[in-house]
Amino acid sequence: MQPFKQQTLRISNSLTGKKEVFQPLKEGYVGMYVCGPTVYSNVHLGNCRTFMSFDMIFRYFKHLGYKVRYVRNITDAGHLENDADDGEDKIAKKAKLEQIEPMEVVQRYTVDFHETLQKLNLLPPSIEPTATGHIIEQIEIIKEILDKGFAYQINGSVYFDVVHFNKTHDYGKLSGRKLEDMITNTRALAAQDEKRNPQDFALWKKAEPQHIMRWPSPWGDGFPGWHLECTAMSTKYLGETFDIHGGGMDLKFPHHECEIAQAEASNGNSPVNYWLHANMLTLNGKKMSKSTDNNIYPNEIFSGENNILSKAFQPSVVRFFMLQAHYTSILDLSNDALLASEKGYYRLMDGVRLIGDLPTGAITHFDITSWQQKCYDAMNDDFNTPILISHLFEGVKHINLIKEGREQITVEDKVTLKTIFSAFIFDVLGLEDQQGTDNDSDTLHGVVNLLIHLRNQARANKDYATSDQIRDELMAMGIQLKDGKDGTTFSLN
RNA sequence: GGCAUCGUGGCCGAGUGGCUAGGCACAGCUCUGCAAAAGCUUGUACAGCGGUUCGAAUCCGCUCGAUGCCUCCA
Repeated sequence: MQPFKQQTLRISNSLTGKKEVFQPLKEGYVGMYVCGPTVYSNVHLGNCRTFMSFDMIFRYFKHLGYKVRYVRNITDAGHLENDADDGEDKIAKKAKLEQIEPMEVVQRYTVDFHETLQKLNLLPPSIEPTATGHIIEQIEIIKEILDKGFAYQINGSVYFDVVHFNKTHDYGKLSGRKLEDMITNTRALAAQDEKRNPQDFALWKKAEPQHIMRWPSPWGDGFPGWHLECTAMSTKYLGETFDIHGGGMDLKFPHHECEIAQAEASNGNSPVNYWLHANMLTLNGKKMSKSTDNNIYPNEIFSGENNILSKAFQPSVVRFFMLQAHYTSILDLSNDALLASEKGYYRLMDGVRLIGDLPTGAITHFDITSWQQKCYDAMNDDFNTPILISHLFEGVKHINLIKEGREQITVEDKVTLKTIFSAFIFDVLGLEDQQGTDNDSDTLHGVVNLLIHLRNQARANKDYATSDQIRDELMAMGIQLKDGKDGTTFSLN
């Protein structure tokens, strides 16, 4: 099945600043690269939002029937803390602090990264390459850039010559900056004597004797510049030009700008057709960041062990909360917002669970085909998950009406409804029904159903003291009874 | 200082020239032994000021405020 032939997908391209119809280089195939994390500490929730946004995009492409090669790297080579010569790389710094090998740091936090993303139900990418595994490829690109005259070598380091590059190319086209402005407005930074211009960036840095992560190169022992690894790995696995490059908004400049420059300088091709940027997650109105203290770790949300939120929230609730905002908008995390999302999430999941037991009738009271297309239209409009979710709630409303016997649905439409719900909620949005998934849920269901039976007997005998006691005490345990036309059901909150 | 983004009803959050998502909260009603759940109904909100237009939350200008990038960051 190739639904993409029926759907016209439009996506926001940061390079042009416009929404454009998505045209892959090769029909039916999508190549997508997303800048992954630097693994020097636990992944924080802001990181997760970005990767979740692209996970949702990955999932939608797959749902549309595309064959997607999704590459997301792991940055495991340490990069400089700052531009000064005494700058330390983050991984080495952490290694020194914890008295372990840099690669132990990398391993530990790579595992944490994978575990956390798995809890949030992110699919693994097709390829997850590491920077240290592609040193040779990076060196080859530096050679090409040097050959083309867009870089210069000095004291065992190699720098990209931005000013020279800008004479024949457009440095700043992605971020909307002009080199002249940058030159005029450069802040005074210490110790940049090696570079011809402050705008130049490192392709290769000479390793000082105390620097642990180092590799041999034609220019001596050193390590690659930060921007280079993405160019090397995206080119290797997706080609010199590929469909989509994604990442957080904060990488737009300079990181992605430099990637464009490196690719154009080395092979002459503009590397990416569609640049996608996911916006920031803020906490208390400020950007979440590892380098400041303004952050919360996913596990602290799942466990409730934090002093920001009033209770613990399931990963799926967090995911749902994030998907209720558009990926290009700034989203602010707060306790109230999370509580509101949690309730909505449960309502949605209750609706999904009800579909199977819905009675069927002679007609369907709503136009399921046009409703389905509305769901697609939402996603086709730059992956508008908030709108999709609003349509899903429309669906839930109909489900509840059918359940109460106020509307009807035909047998065929019921099957369609279930298929659409399942496709969008579980496949595209990647939500999980995390209620009642315990191993003992069969036992639990039996017990609760017994209590429901006893309560209804008490009610029939007008023994309301007993019936209310059963109801209220179950409620206190997080089991909510729901009296409907055809008997009582329950849900676990 | 430069560049960029944003400011939507009690809260969160879509929309982006006329037909004004959705969730949560609140109120009324239906249902109920009472509730809860579910359904129905109600909210004319778009920072401020000026302009363009038959018509603007949506376009333009200014002001104010917030945030991001300009240095490692998703």
